Amino acid sequence: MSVRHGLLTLLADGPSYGYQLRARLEDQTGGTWPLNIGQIYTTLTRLQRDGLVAAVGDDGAGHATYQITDAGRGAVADWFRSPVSRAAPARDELAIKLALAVGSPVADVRDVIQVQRTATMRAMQEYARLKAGADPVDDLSWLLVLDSLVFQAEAEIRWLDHSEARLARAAHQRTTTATTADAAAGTATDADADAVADEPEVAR
Amino acid sequence: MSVRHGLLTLLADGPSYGYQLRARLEDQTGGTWPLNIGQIYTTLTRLQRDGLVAAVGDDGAGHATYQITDAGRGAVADWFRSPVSRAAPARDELAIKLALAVGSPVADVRDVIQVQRTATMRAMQEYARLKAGADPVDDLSWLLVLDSLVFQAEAEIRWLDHSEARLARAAHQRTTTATTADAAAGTATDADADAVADEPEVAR
DNA sequence: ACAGCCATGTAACTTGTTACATGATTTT
DNA sequence: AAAATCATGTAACAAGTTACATGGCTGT
Repeated sequence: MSVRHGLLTLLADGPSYGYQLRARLEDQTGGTWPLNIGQIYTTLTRLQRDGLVAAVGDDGAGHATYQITDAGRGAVADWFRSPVSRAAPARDELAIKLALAVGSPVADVRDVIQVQRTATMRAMQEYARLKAGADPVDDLSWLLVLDSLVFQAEAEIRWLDHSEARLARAAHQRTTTATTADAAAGTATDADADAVADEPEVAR
Repeated sequence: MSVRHGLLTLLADGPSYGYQLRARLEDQTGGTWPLNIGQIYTTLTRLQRDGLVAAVGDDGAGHATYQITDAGRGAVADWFRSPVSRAAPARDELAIKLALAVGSPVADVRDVIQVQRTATMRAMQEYARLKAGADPVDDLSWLLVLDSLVFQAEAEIRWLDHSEARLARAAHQRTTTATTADAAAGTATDADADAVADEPEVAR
């Protein structure tokens, strides 16, 4: 979806051709996602099929240029008008991994957390390095992308810490409730209170 | 990748069949991602082709059961031992959207931010509701997934706020540097200082 | 009898990745 | 002359979605 909408947005600026569109896209997102050129062409073909862009043929310099249609302009407007849906959240491999590690005898959850924390911290250092080398005026949009990565990485670290705490709590609960049967309800509410205290404020 | 590894992890627990694997996966991730059954079967076929699982035929009750192989067990161990790679970060549609909105004449960045903020806040309320209905012992792994969503949503809100600030700063810079030419270097460092103050601490 | 869940698959399609083929133009 | 970059594509594949076909078994 991202590439499709990205191409449309750029074409709303004026006619362009595949190779140039890729360059502009990569430029604005700072090359964080090495964007493969093959997909640009196939996406353009599909956009044409769907009536959102039209081929205007050669531009004289041998470039297969495309032009946005009215329907395409409408699609861009729709895209910007509606939020990115988190209704069906992206399958986050890390979340799945940790969730599965909890119930699995072959994985040590603590280790998984530790390995991930190290990797994410390293990534954050790399982000900081990239940020230092960017110009706050020229590279504005790519800095926004970088910021997004930084905030996501931070959230990941926070979540890893939080998960460790939650797991420790759960382990404690299992051992205590193993002796007293009806204590389950009581410790559960205690855990809830802890959980609330552990979390950042939801209201803003 | 997530489904593939998920199935392998569950099979490391013991032989199982498609429908049951899907149920267990959905159970552990809390149904946040409605997992389609078709893919389970095709993934199992591919895993078998790759020698990571082996079909053990009918289990008597008419279930096409699969068993993990030694190679499969190795793959699971490898997965848990190595971090989830953020080297090639997931194409984040929202980040791309905002980056493109900055340079586009057809989009109003402020509006895009506002629309997204509203949607994300609403999602957070839904997460809170789901969290309230979960049992901290029985639904441990699914609570971890939910936490992940909450932390991500929070990071998103933070990033949106931050982006608004950065955009305002950039707009101010464009207007001031329009008059004095060599002021660019000076305001750039000022902006950097602001940016640092605006961000959460990186060190822990 | 009918609805609904259990269970296994297949087909068509989209998005994305990697790799390759081909040729023109530009730089070293 | 060789290498790099510009430029347009195609092919094969992985992963995921939606929808459909098929049949057994259970509950009302």
